[in-house]
Formats: sequence, C-alpha cells, structure tokens
Amino acid sequence: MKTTIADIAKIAEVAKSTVSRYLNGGSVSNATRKKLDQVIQETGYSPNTFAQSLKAKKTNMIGAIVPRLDSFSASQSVTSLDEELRAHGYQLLIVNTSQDLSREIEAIYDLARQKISGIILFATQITEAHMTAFEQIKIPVILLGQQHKEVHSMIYDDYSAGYEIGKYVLQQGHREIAYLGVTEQDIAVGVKRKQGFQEAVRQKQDVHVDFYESGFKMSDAVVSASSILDKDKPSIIVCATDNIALGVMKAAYMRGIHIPEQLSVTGFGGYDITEVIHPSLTTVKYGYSTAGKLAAKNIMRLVSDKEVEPLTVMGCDLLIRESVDKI
Amino acid sequence: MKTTIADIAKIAEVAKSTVSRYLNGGSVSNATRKKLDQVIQETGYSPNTFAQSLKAKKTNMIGAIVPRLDSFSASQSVTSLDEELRAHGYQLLIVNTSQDLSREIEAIYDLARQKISGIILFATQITEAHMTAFEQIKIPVILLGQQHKEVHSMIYDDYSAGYEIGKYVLQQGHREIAYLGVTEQDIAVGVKRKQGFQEAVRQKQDVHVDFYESGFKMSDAVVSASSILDKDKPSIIVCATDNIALGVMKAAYMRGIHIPEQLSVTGFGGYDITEVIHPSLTTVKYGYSTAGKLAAKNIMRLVSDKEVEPLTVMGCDLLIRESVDKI
DNA sequence: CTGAAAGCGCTTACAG
DNA sequence: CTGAAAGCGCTTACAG
Repeated sequence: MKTTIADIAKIAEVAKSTVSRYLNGGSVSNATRKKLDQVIQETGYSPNTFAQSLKAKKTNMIGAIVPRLDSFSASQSVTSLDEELRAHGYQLLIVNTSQDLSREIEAIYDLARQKISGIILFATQITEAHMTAFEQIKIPVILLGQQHKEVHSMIYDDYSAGYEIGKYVLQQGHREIAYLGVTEQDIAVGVKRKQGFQEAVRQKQDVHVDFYESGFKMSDAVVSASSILDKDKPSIIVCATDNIALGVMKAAYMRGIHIPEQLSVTGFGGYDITEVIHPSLTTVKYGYSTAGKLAAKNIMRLVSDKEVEPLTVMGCDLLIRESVDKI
Repeated sequence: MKTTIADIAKIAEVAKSTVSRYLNGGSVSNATRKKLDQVIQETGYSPNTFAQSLKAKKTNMIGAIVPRLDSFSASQSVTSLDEELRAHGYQLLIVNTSQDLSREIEAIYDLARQKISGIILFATQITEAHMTAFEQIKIPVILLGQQHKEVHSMIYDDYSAGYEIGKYVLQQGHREIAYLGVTEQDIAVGVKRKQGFQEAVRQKQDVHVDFYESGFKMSDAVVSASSILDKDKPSIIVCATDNIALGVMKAAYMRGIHIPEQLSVTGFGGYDITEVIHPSLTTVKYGYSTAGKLAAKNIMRLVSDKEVEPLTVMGCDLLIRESVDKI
C-alpha cells in the first residue's frame, strides 16, 4: 500500500498542505518538523513524481536525442552529459533514433509531451521538420555536433581539424593523396573537414588529391578502400573518421599492404581504440567527454533562463602517431 | 497555450469522458468520431502523460540500469533492448551508474518512484542491498549477465565459453599458458569463464597454466601483460575479455613481440573491433544484441503477468581467427 | 506557522 | 453511445 501525502498528514495530525510545505522546504514549526521527520521516516514515504509534475508543469528531466548509442563519440558524450546533469539534480532521458531522421522528429515532440525541460540533439542533419518542431515545442534545445543559426549550437572545429591534418600530411611529404570522405549532407563531417583539408592543400604546389566517398561503417570503408587501392596508388588515405580509417587499415592488411611503410592512413575522432591498435593511428582528437559536460552546463543555464552563447566552438588536437610515414 | 481534453471537449461539443473514450479506443458513434478526429487534428492535441500516469498508476516505461554506456557489450545490448521495447510501445529509461554499486541501489528505488513498469539490471555483482531493494519495490526485475536464484536472470554460458576456448587452445598445441582473468567478485566473467577453462585443462596432460588478474580496462591489461611477459614465457595469453586481449596485444607490440608467431592471444566477447584489427582476434562471440532483444521480450511478459523462465542461458560461439598459432 | 479549498489533466465506474 | 461526477496525489494562493 503506497503512502500518500494524505496518509502522512493524517498520521502526523496536520494538513496536507503543511506536509507539502515541509517537503518543499517551506517554513514549518520545529514541533511539526520533528513529527513529520519521524512519520516520513517510518512510512518510507516518497512523493509521486507524476502528481508533482502535473501540478508543477515541469520536470527535472533533460532529453538527449542520439542517432546511435553504439559509437565511441556518442557513448562518451552521453556518459559525461549524464554525469554532469545528475550531479546537478537533473535526470537524463536518452532517446535512440537508430539514425532515422523521422524518428528524431517524433522524439522531439515526444519529449515535449513528457514535459522535459530541455533537449540536447546529437545532430547529423537539420531539416525543415526539425526547425518546425523546435518552434512548436517551445523548449530549450541545444544542437551538438552541427550548427544552425536559429538554435543554440555546439560544434567541433572541423574546419581547423581538417586543415591541421592536411598541413601535417603535406609536411610529411605526401603528394599523392586519396581523401575518403562521407556524404555532404553531414555538414560537419562531410563538408567542413574536407574544406579545411582542401585549404591546406591549396597552399602547396604539386599535390594531387582524389576525393572519394564512403559510408560511416567500417565495413563500408573496407569496400571503398579496396576499390581505391585497386585502381590507384596513393601514398596516403586521409579518412573523414577513425572508423573509416580502421576499415582502410583492414583493407590494406587484407591485401598485404604494410602500414605505414607502403600506405599511410589518418583519421578524425581520437577513439580510444586507435591508440591500442598497431600501428597506432594518427588522427585528430575530439573532446567528446568535455563536450558532453559543456552541453550539460549549457542546457541547465537555458532551462534556468540564463544566457548562453548561440555558438560554442570546441577545439581539437592533432595526435601524431605511427600510421603516417615520412616520405 | 496547451490544449487539454477539456478544450477539445468544448470545441467538439461533447463531454470530456467521451473524448477520453475516443482516445483510448472505446466505442464512439461515427458522427462524434469524425468530429473528434478533426478537432484533434486541428488543435494538435497531445495528452499529458503525467495526468495519464497519475490515474493509471503505471507507465509504459522500462528502466535499464547500466554500469557504463561506453562499452561494446552495454551499447549493443541497450540499443537492441531499446528498439524491441519501442516497437511494442514501451519507452526505455536508461540509468548509467558509472560502475558505482551504491548508485545502482539508488537507481532501483528511483525508478520505482517513477512508476516504471519493469527493470532490467545489467548486473555485475548482486549484493544484499540489491535483494532488499527488489523486495521492497515490487516491480518485475530481470538480471542480465549474472544470476541469482530469487530473481529472473539471463546469463551467457560463460562456463562453456571458457571450456571451448580452453579446448581449442590445447588443440593448437599450447602447453605453457598464462590466463589473464578478472576479479572473482564478478561471477560470470571472473569465475565461470575461468572454471570452464580449467575443466578443459584438467582433461589434458602436461599443461602448465599460470593465473593472473587484471582490471577491466585496456590500460590495466597493458600493465598486467607487461609484467607477465617480463618474467614468463607463455606461448599464449588467454584473456577473460576482448578488452584485456586488446591490451595484451598492445603490450606485445610495444616490446616487438609478434602475434601470433611469438605469442598467441585469445579473448571473450566478440567485439566488432576484434575482427578489424590485425591479426584478428580469436575469441568467443556473445550475442549482445540478441540478449537485449530477449530481455525486452521477457520484461514485457513479466509486466503483463505472464510466465518467464527464471533462468535463461544464452549460448556463445567460438570465433577462430588469426591470433592463435598452431605449435 | 497552519489549514481548507481549488485545481493540474486525465480516467473510470455509474447512470441514462 | 454519451455525460456528470469523483478521484488520482500533489501544489498553491488565500485566509487566519
């Protein structure tokens, strides 16, 4: 039998409103406080969150909409987001959309219906439907990983990351380059990284770059890399993500090509695994944990009606390791 | 302005109860159905979930308590759990405990307070406190990954997995073996896998096995492996998890030891990455996705008061790849 | 400091 | 098939 505020009011011989006040830190006389302390102790009372939310018309919940959980970047960011939020009394509700854009839209409305206080969207593409949803729900939203001028956004400095990788690769003497990117639908990963890379190339003479496109999965990359290696002889394959780089390395091994002696490889991301493999992967480290934590701080500010910069740009660090040869 | 059931009742000129019935699939005349269809359409009405739950005294939410999100096994299982649940109209609420056992207990009570319908606990250890919590909350619980006689449990056949690995390793001619395990606090990973392995060894003559213990992290394994290789010359290191195996491989590379020519390595788990690295890792594949899906089915049955086997044992498959040499 | 009362948005018998 | 009414458990002005 669940005890309610009415039960404990009766036992303690006070009014329900007094109990409520006590519970919410309002002023109560010492005598009643004592009594209430005890009664609540004994009954093991705990408030019904629905009734609370129904009245208060809000919750302490923050929603995170994530395209997938089983990726290094997502799990890192979500974990730190969750920890930071919980440390401040918020609860994180994670919605996995399995990379289905329409589910993303559904999730936005769904979360709003559940009176979530704020939303963090791990964004890949921002469509019209997204914007419509944001306008309708009137709940603070933060975009993580992509930017849009009308929404609070947190992005990595993908352009610089691409530029840094490009500069380093050229410095190491590479002139025959294959760039294995992803769809341009993804502005951050597909466009910005490539643009930064291209800028580095532009500043150098006699460089030849072929651009290719792959899916995000390792297995996609294995296929793409194989077809590149079939017809081309680049000294390096610059990959738009660590996952793709891993796939390329696999493809190389499968044909007996040694890395980095016969083929150099780079990635973007800085996944843990890239340090452990052999040779370790030269890549750009993205601060996924830091981003999650910062996203938490920002959404909490927005929820409390405090100011937040419309755009936060997070830096990245070039990680020079073993997968690139000097030629 | 949020529209409520009262608003739409007024607009459609019917009673609130009629609207509610309409919403919940009760019998309504064709005329009123038409009208309601339209009004709800126009107003974009969506029900307040708190009010619903307050009355109904339950939710369509299932809670998952997870020690960490950033592991292959957890993210795989959670993803499929989530998908299966959503396909049946349930929502998954994920609670990350950051491997803190006391947070796990808190989470159990927390979820109960939120009137969650069922709980899936990604278990590592089951303590007294857990059992007390389970009894108090009176909500269906499923343990995933560990077993307890008083709770519905789903486990992998760790004993057989250990046995299979052992049999294979011996078959390949290995006689000087280092077994790198984990704490025995973890019955499944620390005890069962080792016991299965030992059983295989017992059936063979002249085998020498040294048992060591490592933490779960790759970096822990690098250290443990280094100290093993310093003083010992096993022909193989059998590791209790893929993560540990990855760490061992790293340690070997760092000292210029070739795998598998100079040292063989095996793991448990079947993480995706183990197929991509070079040499690919011989390991036992655990069906994390299948497990998640099955856990979803089981908890839904329990929530609907249907019978579920107290113990579900899930099989594993030996994956023979490149990291073990025949000697 | 304390209590009575209204109300949050919905559902559920109970009549009609 | 439809409606009036009570109630889920809590909070919030408003008096006292």
